[in-house]
Amino acid sequence: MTEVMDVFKVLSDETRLRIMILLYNKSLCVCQIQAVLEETQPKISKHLGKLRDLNFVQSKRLEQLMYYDIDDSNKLLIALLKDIIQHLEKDTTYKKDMYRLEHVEEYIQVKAFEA
Amino acid sequence: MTEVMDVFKVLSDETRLRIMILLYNKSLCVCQIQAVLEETQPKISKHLGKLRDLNFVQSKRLEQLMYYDIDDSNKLLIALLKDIIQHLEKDTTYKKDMYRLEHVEEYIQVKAFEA
DNA sequence: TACGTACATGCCCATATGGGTATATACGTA
DNA sequence: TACGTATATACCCATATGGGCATGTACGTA
Repeated sequence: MTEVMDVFKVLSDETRLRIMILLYNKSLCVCQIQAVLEETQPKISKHLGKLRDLNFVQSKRLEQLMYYDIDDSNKLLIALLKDIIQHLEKDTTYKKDMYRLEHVEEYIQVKAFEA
Repeated sequence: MTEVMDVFKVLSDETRLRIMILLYNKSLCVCQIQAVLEETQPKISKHLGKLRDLNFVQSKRLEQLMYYDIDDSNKLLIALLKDIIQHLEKDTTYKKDMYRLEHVEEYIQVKAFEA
């Protein structure tokens, strides 16, 4: 029962919910998540830390970038996210996030170009 | 998005989660819920109050007893509860609750008999 | 009307939670 | 080694949350 509650506690925070939805779509590094959600870096990192502690996500470093992805072994989590996303199809925040997510590859490239 | 988070916030508390699982099975009055969960009456009532405020449950009075049942119109809630219950099949707390729920009819009858 | 049972609510407190700012750490590059 | 970028963490604070205990309210019955 604790396991179920942990999943719900995690998804009951808007920032974490949005992060999990992003990672449900694709693996992302911290600065990409930060860019898509338009939130501060410590805020994103702290939530990712919680998600990692609970084994909802995994992280791997690629040079300077720390990439996160969903731990697919948590079947309940995956099932719930599927339900949620289906339910959010017309949600403004969700749609904006998805739009920025589509263009996130450009984000890192632009930063590299500007540098 | 707030709607989704509200559902998750509600289900992230063990007492509320257990109440919702009970009500997913059948309509119950407060003292029955109290008996099945083996919790204090104010604790149950306060959580039911929150659930009612969010329109996750409805209440109707039958003489002295206040019966609660799930608001079926919340499709997300129902979908999530289905996922959860499927996931909890082997959970100790869940199984005990279900056992007491099966015998809860006897509970009120016994009380009436004793009185 | 007085009393008992069922239920709701108010008050109080301990604890958890989330976010901000500052700082530390890791890694690549000059 | 010095510096810049990416990320993690520590510290602090405001607020939210959950539960206990006491009390209020609603309804039925004597």
